[in-house]
Amino acid sequence: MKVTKAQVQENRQRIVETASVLFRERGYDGVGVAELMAAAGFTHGGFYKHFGSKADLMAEAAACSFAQSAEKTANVDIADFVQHYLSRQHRDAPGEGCTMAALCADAARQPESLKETFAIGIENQLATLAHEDAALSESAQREARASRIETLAQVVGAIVLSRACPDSSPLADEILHVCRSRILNQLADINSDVNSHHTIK
Amino acid sequence: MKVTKAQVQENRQRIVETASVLFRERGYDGVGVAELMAAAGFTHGGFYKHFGSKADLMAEAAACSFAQSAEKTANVDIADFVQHYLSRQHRDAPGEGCTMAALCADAARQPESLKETFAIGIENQLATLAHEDAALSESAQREARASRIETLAQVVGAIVLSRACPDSSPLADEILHVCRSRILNQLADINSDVNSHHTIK
DNA sequence: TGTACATCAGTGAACGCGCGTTCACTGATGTAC
DNA sequence: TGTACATCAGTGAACGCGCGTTCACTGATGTAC
Repeated sequence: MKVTKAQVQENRQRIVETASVLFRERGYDGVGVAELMAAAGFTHGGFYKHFGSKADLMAEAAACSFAQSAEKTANVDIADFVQHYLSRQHRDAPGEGCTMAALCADAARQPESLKETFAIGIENQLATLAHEDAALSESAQREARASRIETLAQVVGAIVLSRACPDSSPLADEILHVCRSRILNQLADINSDVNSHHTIK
Repeated sequence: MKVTKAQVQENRQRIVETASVLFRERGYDGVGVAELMAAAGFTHGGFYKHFGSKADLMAEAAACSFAQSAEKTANVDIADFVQHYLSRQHRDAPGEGCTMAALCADAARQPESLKETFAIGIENQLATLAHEDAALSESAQREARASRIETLAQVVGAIVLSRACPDSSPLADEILHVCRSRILNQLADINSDVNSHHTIK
């Protein structure tokens, strides 16, 4: 049953992508190697021809979904990012959504090596959202970075809290809506501040 | 080996409290019934004399730690709350810390009944932080509630992101510090706005 | 109050089950001639 | 280019292990008289 070199790489990639979705949906402990391989269209025995261990795949899957997010977010206005991030759609589809929102709590209990992958992913996401401020002064860039960190914490927290509520509970929607409108207002304020060179507080 | 009625209640309470700590530290899947009972000073067989299932204990442990948080937060100024919430101390001691930050992502993958417990816990936390605005107008109370939801999302997101980073990574501390100082600034702004009855924008 | 007995919290062995991982085997691919 | 053989991705049975849960048993507590 050997297979083309190209096919091998393709199969491997499919396993990683399948895993990145299932892990986000059900957590690292929530998906077994056998189920994962079946979802990718294989039997479980072949797993160790591609990966040294489940932990290795976890790291690869995380890096994969971080890269996908960065790709999707590139050149997207931060307001549009927030708008989509705090949507019902994103809340209800963690498998295709943000890795941070879905797996940070899981990552916190994993070895430092996986956390390193998450730190790189978070930095990457911050950098991706920074596409607008290439021309700013150094202090303005520091401020812009701080603002992005804050916004990221806000949206991640909002989704995480909303997902912990029952699917149709009013609170789940309230958290999403309240945070979305307030963050968008703040971003608008910042923009007008920048544009008017801080003439008004 | 029978035991006093009072002793039974005390033992049961010890199991719940032990579980609430261990679950926050390692997640619902990260602690087994046997280990949990051993940590509380018992053998695992007695577990089902107290609880119908592990899932039942999960709900009780969550309710217990939500209640503890509410107790600790009662009559605490929201700025002091944020100050402590976003400390290294809290980040590095999830077992004694916020249930939302430690277990919301786990709760999101659990049955609706557990999520209901979380929704109640979140509402409870919001209500506890609301001790200052009893005298406000209805619209001001709505605004105050929105502000608290936003702040809660922010601090939860910040801790969750920080914990996903390697323990000694600069990013872990940066997220904490940036979010802390920015949230405290915003709270100060809100206070001065309220005190001056919105004379300045 | 004292005695005989039922209750039931806690014990520890055992249950089936699914987990991550290993392994002998397969057969098409890739390579050496 | 054609043939013989080594490689190795994928298969599926099997491994030990820890999980949640069950159960027969124990003996001090609580109760009935």
